[in-house]
Parts: sequence; C-alpha cells; structure tokens
Amino acid sequence: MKPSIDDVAEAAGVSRTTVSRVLNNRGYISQKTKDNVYKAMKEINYIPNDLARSLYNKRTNIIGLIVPKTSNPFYGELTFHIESVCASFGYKVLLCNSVNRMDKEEKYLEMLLRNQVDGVIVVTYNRGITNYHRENFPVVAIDHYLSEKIPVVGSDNYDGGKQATELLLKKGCQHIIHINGPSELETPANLRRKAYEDVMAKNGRTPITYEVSSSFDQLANRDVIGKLFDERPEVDGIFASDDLIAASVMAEAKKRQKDIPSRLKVVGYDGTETGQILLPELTTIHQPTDLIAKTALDILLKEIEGEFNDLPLETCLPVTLIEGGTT
Amino acid sequence: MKPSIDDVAEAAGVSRTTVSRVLNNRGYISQKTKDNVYKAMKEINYIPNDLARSLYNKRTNIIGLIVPKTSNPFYGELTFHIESVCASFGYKVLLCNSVNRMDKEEKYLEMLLRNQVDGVIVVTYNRGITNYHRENFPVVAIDHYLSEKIPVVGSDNYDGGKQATELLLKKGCQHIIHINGPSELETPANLRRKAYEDVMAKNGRTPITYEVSSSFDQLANRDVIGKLFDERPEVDGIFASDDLIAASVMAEAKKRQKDIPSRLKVVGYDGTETGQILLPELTTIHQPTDLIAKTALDILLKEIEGEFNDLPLETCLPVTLIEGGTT
DNA sequence: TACCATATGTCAATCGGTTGATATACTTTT
DNA sequence: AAAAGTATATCAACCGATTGACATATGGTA
Repeated sequence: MKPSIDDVAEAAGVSRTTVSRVLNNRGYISQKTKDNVYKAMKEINYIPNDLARSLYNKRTNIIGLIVPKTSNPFYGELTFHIESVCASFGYKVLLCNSVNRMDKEEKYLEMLLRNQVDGVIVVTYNRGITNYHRENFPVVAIDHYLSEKIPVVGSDNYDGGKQATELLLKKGCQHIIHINGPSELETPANLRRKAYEDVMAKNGRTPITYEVSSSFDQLANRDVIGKLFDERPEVDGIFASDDLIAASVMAEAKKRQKDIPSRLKVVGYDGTETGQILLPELTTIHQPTDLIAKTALDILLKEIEGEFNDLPLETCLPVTLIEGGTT
Repeated sequence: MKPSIDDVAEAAGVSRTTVSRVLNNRGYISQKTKDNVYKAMKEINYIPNDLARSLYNKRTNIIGLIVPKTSNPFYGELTFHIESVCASFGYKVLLCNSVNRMDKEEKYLEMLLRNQVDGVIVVTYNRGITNYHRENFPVVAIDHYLSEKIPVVGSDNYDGGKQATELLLKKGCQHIIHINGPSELETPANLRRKAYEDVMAKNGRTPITYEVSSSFDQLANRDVIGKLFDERPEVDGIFASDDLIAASVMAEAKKRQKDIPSRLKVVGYDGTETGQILLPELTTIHQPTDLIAKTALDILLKEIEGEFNDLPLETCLPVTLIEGGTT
C-alpha cells in the first residue's frame, strides 16, 4: 500500500493537519516540526496524491493539448515548446493526436474534460465541437479559428505568404504557383494563399493554387504535385504551404530533371529546426514556434485565472524568411 | 458550478446510486431508467469527474511518457505512435520532454507519481533515478537500459549497424567512419557501434568512431563533423547514428565539394517518415516506431495488470535498410 | 401462495487529501 | 498579570465519485 498522509503523521508523531500544513505552508509551524515531517516523508517514501489534492482544490494544473500529429515536424516542435513552457509554469500536459479527425478530436476533448484539465490548447480543430464553447472554459487555439470568442495565436501568415511570393517575383519567376493544404480547415494559414493571390494580382499575374487533399497523406500529395507539373510545364516558381510539400516538389522536380533553382524556384513554409537540418537548402518562411507556445500559454493562463475579458483575440507573431539555395 | 452525479440523479428523478450503476453498468437497471439517466446527463451537460473515480478506483488510466524532445523527428514519431496505441486501449498520456537532462527527468518522474499514473514509458533515461525502481511499479524503457528488471524495447541495433557497415563495404568504401551519439548514455544504440566495429574488424579494417557530444546541439555536431573531414580527408564512407547527423554530414560534404555518392557514401539511422520526405535520397536504417510503441505498451499493460514475471526483458524488433542515393 | 429474479432506494464508508472551527498549551510582550 | 502571538491537536465537513449492505416493491413462476 502506498503511504498516505496519515502514515506520515504517524511516522512524524504529529497530526494529519500538521502534515498538510507543512506540505502547503500554511499556519504556524516550527522549523523543528517541518524538519521532522520532511524526514518522515523521506523515510516512508511518501509521495502526495495529486488526485486527492486536485479533487478538493478543483485545480489539476493539467492542460490538454490537441495537435494533429506530433510526428509532423512542425507540430512536434510546437508540442515540445508548449510542454516546456507549461512545465516552467508548473503545468502538466495531456497529449492528444487528433490526426485532424473530428470524431477523434471530439472524444479527446471529452476525455480532457473528464480529467478536469484547467484548460486546452488546440492546434487542430473542428468548429462543430460544442464542448469548446462551454462557458468560461479556458481554450486557446493555435492557427485555427474556433469561434469569435476563442483567442487564436499564430504567426503572420499573410506576411509570410507575401514575403514568399515577392521573393519568387524578385527572383524573376514568371509562372508562380501556390500549393496549399486542405482549405476546408478554416485556418489563418489560408491567409498565406490570400497574400499570394494579392501579390500576384498586384503584379498583374494570375494566381493559380493547387490544393493537397490531406495534410498527412504523402502519396496523395505526390499525385497532386505530379499533376501540377503535367498541367503547368511552364511553372518556374512554387510557393508551398509547408516544408514537407516543398520537399516533395523538389523530389518531383529532380525526377523530371527540372533543375532547382535555375529552372524552378521553391519556397516552403514552417522552417522547423528539423527541416533546417534535413533540408537546409530550402528557402522557407520560419514560424516562431517557441513564441507561439509562450504566447498561447500566457493567454490560457489568463483565462484560467478567470480573466476572460480583454483577451487578445488574435495574436500575430512575426515570421522570418530563411533564404536557402532553392531560390 | 459543474453538475455532479447528484444533479443527474435529481434531474432523472432517481438516486445517486442508480446513476452510478448506470454509468458503470452494474446491478439491475431497466432500460427505461437507463434512458432517463442518459437523457438527464445530456440535458444538464454532465461530464463525470475522472479525478473522483480514479481516486476511489486507484486507477487513472494515465501513463507517463518521458521522451528527450518531441521536436526530434524520431521521438516525435515515437510519441505519436505511443499516444495512438494508448488511446486505442483507453489510456491517456502525460507528456514529458526531458531534453536528456537527469534533473528534469527526475522531477518529471516524481510529478508522474504524484499524478498516480498507472505506468511509465521512458525513452530517455538516467540510471541513477531511484523512483524507477519502486517495487512493482510498471515501467518500460525504450532503447535504454534502466536496470536488469526493467524491460527494454528497441529495434535490432546490432543488425542495423551491421547492415549499414556491410553496405558501405559492399559499395567499395575503403575508409569508413562511424559517428555516434554521446556514449555515456548507456543505450542499446551503442550496439550499432559495436556492430560497426565487428564488421570492420572482420574485414580487416580499423574502426574509427567520432562521437558527437550532445544529441541536440546541432552546432557542436557540425564542429565534430568538420573535424572529421579535416582529420580524415581520405574518408569515403560514413555511417551516422541518426539521420540528422547524416544530413549534417551531407551538408558539410557539399560545402567541401565532396560529391555524394561518388566520393563519399553516407548511411543514416532512424528512417522516420519526416526524414523520408525531407531527405529521400538518404540511405538509412529504418526503425519500426509503430511496432516499438505497440510492443512497449503491450508489456506495460501486462505490468499494470500485475504480471511482473515472465516479462520479455529485452525485445529486439527488426530494422529495414532503405537504400537511397547516398550510397 | 410462496419464492425468486428484477428494479430501485437509503445509508454510510471509502479514496487521500484540505481546511475551518475550536481548544490548549507555551512564549513573549506590554 | 493580562494580552497577544506562536505552535500544535482534535474533529468534522468537503471534493465527486463507487460500492456494499440492507430494505422495499413489483412482476413472474413453481
């Protein structure tokens, strides 16, 4: 049997109340008693039961994190930073991989609520899920619109799209095509496309966008890219909405012996550490995942403290262009 | 106030016991009552409090997962699979990023114990941590030796090292060098080095190993690689102990205009999905992260069920050679 | 009619803590 | 010497469930 607070009390020869006071630093306790209690805890190998504490305190210090997939380098990096920031604030993280599936996401959210998490950070999302809209339930979304009331944190997608497109223009591309993720996910990432279209229009070009069907089905993506090359042999600039797609574009170009950057220039998006190491030559737009994590948690903590007014409903963090050899 | 089981009872016009019986499917309950209770739960938006349940049942259905960093593609992928398998068995995951630091790992483990996790999967590790050795506490290690009693799951590192080295030999490399991670981490990954050395010896070659200091300090790694090229200009084959290092080798080789694969052949290790997409040309040894996750959880569940005997203490899963253009 | 399975209720203990109320000392300070 | 501060104890309620013991009422069956 695991030792309980009563066992500590007995071992230290004090009352249960005193032990609790020592643990929580409340009321009057002499140093001697404190030492005794701590010694007793060591001796019997006592570890407090946070379940019992949380039940009484109505606070678990756990937050739920719903991401599409930690195996994706962007989400993996984001997850790392979110967990790290949480830990630095004494919060723990219950991890959920939704794979962008609404049914899973809904179940995960219910699970989180049953576990009395203090708040949720959603990096994936499906608008229809009603539990997100429980009154005064702390939620922060990253890069996805959940509702008018739920704060969104993300990077400056419009600026990123603008920088990418402008770079391709500056480098002399005549036929620039954009590839983006499934547009039915209503994400601010769609602003990348908007920026692309605006910049193209402003320069008298016709924007063309190819859409990949799923964020995770690599084979399907390859098909779309193949189709793009087939249908638009004149293409000489591609702005892909993430680095994985950009990498696939590069692979396809290589297969078709279309030299990069001389005959085709490519710009990706995300600029994760992993991407920088594995594919350093790719020009990409870097998202500050650490800052996104920090900001999201800042806002979430405010909500947890009950401050639901004056929340920054949309936070846009700066992106950086990283020029590699593909432009 | 959140609705409690008593609120449900009131709304459904039954007793608290009946509601609990409905929830847990015990004793005699008529279909009519069941329907009523479920209707009442819907109406008042009831969500059971798993804290209270867990406190009573002494079972949280939570497992702790300690990994170095989810931002690393291998660990991110492993984390994804572990969480997925857990979810399929009704388990939830508390995520910890130890960054391979013993102090953090120790604190995380204590946190997990306070939260009454049913078991822990450790992908990182530091032997000194005593809490791992609590009697009958379910722990499974992945790719790291914790103690003689704690089961380890990993891939066949020896075979991987063997295949990599033999491939380089077969391809005609005369000066093959191995780069591996910090050897003070006593991991089965050191078997990759052992295999390399054995194969080299068997073929009458002198094994040379360079060691990178940290798994995560990319700049330091670059230094080691630079040093390698400086000191061993004759090198024409490198077996790196992970794909990130292999990528850095490739980058350095490019900088020095040492063409791959004609003048230098490179084999990496891990073969993550991300790696395959971002750097498809890299020849690498693929680890079955999904299988590793599945196997680790299988063993952990047995421990959770109290079966501490007849545990497979060391599980070795098959690796696959993926040949790319770097050999 | 007696018996038994079914259906539900009441009550209280339990899980492992926290906390407020109240009491009782011993020390200091005024 | 009285008042105030310090240190600890006892007791019981509480957090939100689960569960066993026991009671009661209905319906079907032997």
